[in-house]
Amino acid sequence: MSLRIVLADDHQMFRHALRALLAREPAFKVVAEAASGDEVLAIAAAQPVDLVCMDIAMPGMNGIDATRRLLAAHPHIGVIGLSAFADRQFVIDLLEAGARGYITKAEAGDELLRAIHTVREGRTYLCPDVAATVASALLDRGSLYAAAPRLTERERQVLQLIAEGLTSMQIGDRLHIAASTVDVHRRNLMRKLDLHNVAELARYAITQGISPTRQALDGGLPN
Amino acid sequence: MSLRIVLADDHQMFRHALRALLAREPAFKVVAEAASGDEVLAIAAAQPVDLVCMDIAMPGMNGIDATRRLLAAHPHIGVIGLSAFADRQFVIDLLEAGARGYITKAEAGDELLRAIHTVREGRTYLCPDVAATVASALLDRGSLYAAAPRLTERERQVLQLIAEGLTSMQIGDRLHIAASTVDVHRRNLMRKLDLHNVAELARYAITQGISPTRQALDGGLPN
DNA sequence: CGCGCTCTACCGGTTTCCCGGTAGGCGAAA
DNA sequence: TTTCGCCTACCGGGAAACCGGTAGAGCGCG
Repeated sequence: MSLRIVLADDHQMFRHALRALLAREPAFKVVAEAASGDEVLAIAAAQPVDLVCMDIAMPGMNGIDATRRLLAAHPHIGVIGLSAFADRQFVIDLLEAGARGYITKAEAGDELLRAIHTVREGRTYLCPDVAATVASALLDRGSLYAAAPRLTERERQVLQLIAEGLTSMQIGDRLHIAASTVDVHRRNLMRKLDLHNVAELARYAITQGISPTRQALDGGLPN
Repeated sequence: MSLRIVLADDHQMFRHALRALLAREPAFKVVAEAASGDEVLAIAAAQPVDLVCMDIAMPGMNGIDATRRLLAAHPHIGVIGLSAFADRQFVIDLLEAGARGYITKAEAGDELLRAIHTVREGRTYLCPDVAATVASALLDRGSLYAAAPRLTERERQVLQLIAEGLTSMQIGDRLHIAASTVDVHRRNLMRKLDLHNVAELARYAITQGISPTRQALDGGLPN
């Protein structure tokens, strides 16, 4: 029985290329592709899935929130995080969300195949960069500067949408909450992160890898 | 005779995946991979190359400068730009540099195969998004070259400081000009770039490399 | 059961942004 | 020399951000 895999990344070309890469392993079958976290959830609700290769930075619902929700509904699914960077906080957040693998895109393609095999066997796979990050996080535990401020799921969602240039009202519409509530989240974000305007929040979101660097095409987004 | 292709992208995984994708076409042979513009030039100097799939955003020498230098030394090589964005400035710069194709990563993998076939035949291939961008540039000012929203030195300075989270007044103090003048620069930036708030400006500045955010991987630095 | 945290929501006030103008100085190019 | 682009500077108004509160509902935990 082949492993039913879902590829989640906002770049269709990357998905297609990954699909070609995974096709080398007859035991792997890519059954669906998703361009956002919402699509991942919809796919998992509609068909059986064994494993998801999940990009962290996606427009709409990001990979961390998607992982948390996905595993809440389907605990048996294996999740492998895929990101351009190995930022400590988001590695930790993703692992806490229940992912069992994390690879950076700087790694070789074979690394992904190895990770899938490992996760399929029920074990956890981290690429070297990420392993170093996790190790240093463990060593730092209890140190003075230890914890970078942890963000709640809601705060991360709001942060991402702020970084995409949406106003509080637009974010409220998107998340189905009042603009005033978005305002509170934004203020809490700024307090936690010691940042004081949306430009700094946008920078933070991008450098932390929670926001895709730039999704918008020249003509503008349909949102 | 198969087409000798070089893949240039800073993500090894993407290169490997693309390689798998291109392997479907027996007429294509990926003869080398590069992680930066410098590597592309070194490869082209060492072995015969017919076509380069060139990512725009690469550390060190970017894809646009690499294209310009590559074609100066090897005018016969076909270059296809590959980018996550369809920003007008990117497209125009790359085409001016001599590239004969441009695709965004949001496109399907087949799009890349089509582009390679087209460029191989000596023609130019632009994916729909990019074609629309070029068309709008033509419609806007009647001239491709005139349409480029080139930023002035002052505008670049202001953009960078906006992206760093400074207010107009703070920027004015820093540059020794009135806040109202900074305001004008900000509005001109937004008009030129078709962006409408500081968050989007920050994103743009970061992706353009104007704002220094490209921190190295988190190798365990006590942040 | 309180306790703490999160998410929700609103109030009021100040600052900054955002968008539309106008306009003068200045240097380079036509 | 006239025109053009750039930098400078201001006015006015509406929108959004920013900062300080208060407060109820839900939930997990000791």
